[in-house]
Amino acid sequence: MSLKHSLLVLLAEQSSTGYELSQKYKEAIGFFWKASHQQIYKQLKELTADGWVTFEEQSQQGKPDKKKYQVTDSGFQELQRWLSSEIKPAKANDALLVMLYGGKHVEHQVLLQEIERHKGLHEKNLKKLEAIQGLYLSLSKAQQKEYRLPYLTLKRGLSSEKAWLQWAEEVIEELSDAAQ
Amino acid sequence: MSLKHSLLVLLAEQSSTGYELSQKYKEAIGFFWKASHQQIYKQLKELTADGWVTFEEQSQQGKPDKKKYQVTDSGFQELQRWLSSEIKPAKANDALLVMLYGGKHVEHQVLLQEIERHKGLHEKNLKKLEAIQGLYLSLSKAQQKEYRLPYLTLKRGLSSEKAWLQWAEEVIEELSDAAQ
DNA sequence: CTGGCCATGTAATGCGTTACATGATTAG
DNA sequence: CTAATCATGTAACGCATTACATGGCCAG
Repeated sequence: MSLKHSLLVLLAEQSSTGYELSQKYKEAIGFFWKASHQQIYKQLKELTADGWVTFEEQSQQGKPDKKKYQVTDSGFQELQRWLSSEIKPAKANDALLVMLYGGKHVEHQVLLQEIERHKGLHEKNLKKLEAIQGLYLSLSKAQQKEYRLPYLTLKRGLSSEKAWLQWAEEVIEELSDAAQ
Repeated sequence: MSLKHSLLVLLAEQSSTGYELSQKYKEAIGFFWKASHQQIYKQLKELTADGWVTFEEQSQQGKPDKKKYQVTDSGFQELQRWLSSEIKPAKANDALLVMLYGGKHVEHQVLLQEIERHKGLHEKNLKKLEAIQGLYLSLSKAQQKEYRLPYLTLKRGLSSEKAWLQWAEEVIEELSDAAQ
């Protein structure tokens, strides 16, 4: 399991509330790890029970209390243990490819449409990542050095989105040509 | 859910037993969809209850009976419906990138080792896919045309493994240079 | 006055993994 | 003798998704 560990990674970077964490799962690390707010709140509870994080409540008027979570010493140890362990390769369950694989049972037009739709989504993702890259490149050398590792993950995102789009071009050409 | 639909796709191609299907999840479509035999047997039961597949039992001496599954008319309709529906983009939960993102809490050497290990796995995958590509390219034009769509999914595998390896090269260089 | 953001959750259901179980045959 | 392949499953647990619930504040 690594949802817990991804939470530890984010909390080690900066103490946060559940809500703030769920934002990060959409932005900073969204392209390589997804988690809903429901999952996050549940796991934060378990992490607390494990003794790997603690929280301070900050009461707010009107709104419910904020809980600011932070990593404990034993949580930090656990994080280091995990970082030094063997990581399982990501499991890819890609329904779009299942569709293409079995695509002969529908018209090419149907496949094309769906691929075009996904292409739109991937283009949007790529733009987002490029924007983050722009921010990174505008930092000072010292700051760039600090964020070197997160930047490497960003590069993975850029590379994978670009490769996807290139492949999609090929597919679209192939399916359009070979009109059935 | 698409495990059921990926089963329908495979069964529409060819009637098979649960065991044969689990082999295909390791070979033919293994890089974009994974499923354990336990899951497969469970889903086959449900697919039968749904009326989307049926099976014929073939008794064998010594071994337990084989159940050869095939898609029913209503299963075929369901497949076509699914193929024409909106497919959710794949969800990426990639623990290796989480590790890299939070990698400053361990030594570079530890990160490098794990990335090298994954590089080995990806190289192996790439070779497998290239072997399948070799087979495809040795087919007659007519046969190539028949397997055009599965071939497009294979190309996705090739493209994505190559992009991964290229990225890994960059990462390894970066982490080796910036020795801490 | 509508929708989005802030902020936190519970409950039910569905999907996936791990462990366990059985038993024959074949290759090294 | 050991491990792999063929062949099928059950049970327990863990992880993820969907639906539901609450409620204030702010911008258009």
